[in-house]
Amino acid sequence: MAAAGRLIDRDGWQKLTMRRLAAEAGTSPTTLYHHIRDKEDLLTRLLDDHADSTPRPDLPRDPRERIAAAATAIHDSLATWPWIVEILTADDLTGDSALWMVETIVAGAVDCGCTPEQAVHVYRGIWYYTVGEIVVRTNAARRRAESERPAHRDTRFRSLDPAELPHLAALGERWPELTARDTYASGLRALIDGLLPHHP
Amino acid sequence: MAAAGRLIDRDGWQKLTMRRLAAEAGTSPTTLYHHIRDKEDLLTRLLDDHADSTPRPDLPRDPRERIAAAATAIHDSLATWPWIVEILTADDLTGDSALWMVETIVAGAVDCGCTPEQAVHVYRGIWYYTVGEIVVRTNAARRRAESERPAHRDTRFRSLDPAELPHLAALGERWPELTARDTYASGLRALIDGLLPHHP
DNA sequence: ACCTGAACACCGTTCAAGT
DNA sequence: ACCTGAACACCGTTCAAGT
Repeated sequence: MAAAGRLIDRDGWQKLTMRRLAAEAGTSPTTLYHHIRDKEDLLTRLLDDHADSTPRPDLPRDPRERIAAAATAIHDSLATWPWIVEILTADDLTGDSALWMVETIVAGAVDCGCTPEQAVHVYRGIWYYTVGEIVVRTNAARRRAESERPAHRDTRFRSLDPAELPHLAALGERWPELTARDTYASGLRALIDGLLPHHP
Repeated sequence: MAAAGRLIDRDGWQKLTMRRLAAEAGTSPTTLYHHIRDKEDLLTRLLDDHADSTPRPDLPRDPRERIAAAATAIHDSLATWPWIVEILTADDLTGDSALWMVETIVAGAVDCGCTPEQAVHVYRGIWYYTVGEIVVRTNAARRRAESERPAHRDTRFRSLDPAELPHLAALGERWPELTARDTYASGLRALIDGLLPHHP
């Protein structure tokens, strides 16, 4: 597992192959299959290890704040190892080690007046939002890093038809700047506000 | 492109390789490279084709409803071809053909009293939520289909420590049922409510 | 038990050579 | 212009054979 972590940090997750991992660990590819079932098993274990290694944050007393803190902790943990996105799409997170986040959010929602059913709904909305933010932002970053040509997407907004897409055309060249901003936290706040029962 | 579509629909997106595609199209793999740059180029074009093929829905007059309708249309379009998730993680949507959705949401947000900056923020929140929902739900479905063993995740909730995870333990075996529900629409509504300026 | 070399059945992509 | 066979540099995984 340590060799796999080194390999990913050094060469990127795309370079993590059974053959390279064997070389990094100083053994033969076939030997690996005595310790793991297959490659997906390896990725799942890496994901769980990473989740276990991130400390649980101090949780505020207010339930709304507690929900936000739990979601943010998981989000930030995922964001530090962006290659996890590739595993997220192959295997769900919410391995045992991340269950505290689920518990915290569900509990906070119940404290805010949700039924258990509604609380699960709140958790799911937050989880969708979080996964989506990571997936989209990671891919945007990767594409920016890979392409020498200046993004193709960033330049496209300068040549839009104002008749058909008036607001986008008006935004024009401000688009890259606006979409580069980190809005996870404020979007999360809005989502929580919308999902929880409204203040009396 | 038609051959690629047939191949995916028949054998699944994992089976879409340059060699198989060439066989399906009755030509040689090398010939393909005269018509596309590389495999990512092929996937991008498939994505754009699919987005173009989905009709634009009738849009309600109320701006909030309009935002919800645009997001739902894109969401449903993605949901009909779940393999797109794999491309979404390799390449952003928001190809030209989907820009109408961006325009609709941004315009609706402005009509609700947002500044252009806030309107972009609204769009991004909705996009994150939508991508996340598709990614998570598609993978859950795939895993259910692949594994003969009964999901491992669904059974885990029956043996949780009530001392550490009281709410999850209490939910217990209702978890699979609750998470199987389609809550995209109501979560979207909550997100929009939270993101837009509040009613006076 | 633990490890391995050889092999199987594949990949995406390139490139010189053909029509 | 359009197409191709052969080849390159890889994959994940299996399996009989070794210690």
